[in-house]
Amino acid sequence: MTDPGPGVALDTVLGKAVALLRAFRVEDTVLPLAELVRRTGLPKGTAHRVAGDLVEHRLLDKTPHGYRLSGGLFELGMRAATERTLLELAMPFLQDLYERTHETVHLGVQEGSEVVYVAKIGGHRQARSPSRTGGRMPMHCTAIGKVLLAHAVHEVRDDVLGGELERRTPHTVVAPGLLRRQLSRVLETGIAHEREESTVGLLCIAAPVLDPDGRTALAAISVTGPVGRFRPDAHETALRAAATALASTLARRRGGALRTG
Amino acid sequence: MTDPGPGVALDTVLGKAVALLRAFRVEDTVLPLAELVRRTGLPKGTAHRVAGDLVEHRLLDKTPHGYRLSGGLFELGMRAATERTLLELAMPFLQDLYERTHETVHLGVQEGSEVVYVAKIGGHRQARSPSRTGGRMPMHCTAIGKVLLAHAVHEVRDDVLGGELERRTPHTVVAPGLLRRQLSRVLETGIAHEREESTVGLLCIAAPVLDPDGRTALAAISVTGPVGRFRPDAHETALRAAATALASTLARRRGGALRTG
DNA sequence: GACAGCGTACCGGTGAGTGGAACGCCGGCA
DNA sequence: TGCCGGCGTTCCACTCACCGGTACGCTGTC
Repeated sequence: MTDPGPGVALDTVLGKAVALLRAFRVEDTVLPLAELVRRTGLPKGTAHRVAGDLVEHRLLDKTPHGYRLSGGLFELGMRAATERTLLELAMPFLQDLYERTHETVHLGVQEGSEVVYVAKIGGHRQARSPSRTGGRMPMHCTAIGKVLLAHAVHEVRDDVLGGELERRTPHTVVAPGLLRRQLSRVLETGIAHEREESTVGLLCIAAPVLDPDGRTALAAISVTGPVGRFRPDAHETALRAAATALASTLARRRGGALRTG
Repeated sequence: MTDPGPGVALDTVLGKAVALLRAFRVEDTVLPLAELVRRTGLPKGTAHRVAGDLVEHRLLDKTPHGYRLSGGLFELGMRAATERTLLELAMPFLQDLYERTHETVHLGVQEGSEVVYVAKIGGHRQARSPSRTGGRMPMHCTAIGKVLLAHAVHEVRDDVLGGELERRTPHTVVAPGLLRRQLSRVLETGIAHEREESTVGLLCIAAPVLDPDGRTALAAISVTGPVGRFRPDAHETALRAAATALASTLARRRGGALRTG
């Protein structure tokens, strides 16, 4: 069901088109036709034609070296109501937080059993982190993920805790019991920690942006920095302030739908 | 040619799908099926089915009140190489600029004969501006637009200057001659001004992010603030610094393609 | 100079997609 | 209460858009 598998129904035109678009990973810039064929499994001729159609519709750009996701797609993506509303309302708070900490600040939401980063802001001295705006990360090894997981519905929590907890670094928590205990503490303290669990050399703390009901988390905010200079405790207050302030702003502007429910 | 018209070839499945997605304007959050039918001109049954397919492919969300652009589209859009690379490399400079000015900061690129905003960052006190990340604005009445227009190829410049210069406010420059003179000054000074030309009550200055060749502008950065407290001259230095610093960063990391050329 | 990998183009068969029509549901209005 | 317009949904037989195997020309590389 939730398993997207490698290919999503290639028997329909739309499926092929989406497969071509999704063939692009976050780190890709330009993919030649042959690579698209390899990744999607589409027949060469078909891929060629559909890609051409996508170019006409401004979803792909054609370059001498292959295809590239087009700016039209960027525009379209920025119209996604949930993410854009969240982003616009959150930006001032993220700015404040960045100014106070001068460390990388993230805003993330839960999507399925993973985290999607809606915003990432940082300066020149930012720690080298693998996260990207619009990118995904597992929940069990990131501070934002733990916060969201702690507040998630039982179904998702059990799903993640029951599934494989991928070891990303020597410090990744892969024991379900330990992780469950950490999640309990997150609910008590309102703060989640990550200590080199997704990337060696990186520390992170996160706080939830709670729904007015106080149980479900609409999003989470985090501050990340490198081992050595980064003192998590020093930023807790600012982080909490940002998260709760954003929460009450969201509660006020409850006009736009921020969740499917 | 560059006129997309209202509908883009509804005779193909892909065309219909794209039409449905593009039916969403920046300010829309949820659109009922009937509204989609109205905007696209598709037969009701068809719209229903295609929208359903789009939901399956995670490009649309279905809510009790209608359809909404899905988070999957946000993720996809953020993979658009040009915009994302630019955004990631620019963010630290935009942060610096914001910290120094505490006014709204924009990053924009030229797309056709319009401006597309790739980033917009601001704090709580930000001026109420109509711009949105991922949104479009005309070139003739915005500071970023004027900068890009001044450096654009003759074709585009003549196209814009020859076309209708929409009057957005009483201050909008709608005389081609005057505008052309302003553009010349932009080339001389390296700074473009906007004085309530797109929105009453708003001032803005912008500077180009130049290609190493020094002629074409890859993007533009601007600082915006409200009439009254906003002193354009006070921010010129910081703005120039940000723009040139970003330019040399881009020149260095010339790996990824930032233009079709 | 043979070859492998790529992008491109062609084209007849066919089944996925089409869209008109009809249904049931609601909420507004008289 | 009963009518009516607008909406979302479902159905189905026709047909034309799409499919993908095949073939071509181009480029680098052994």
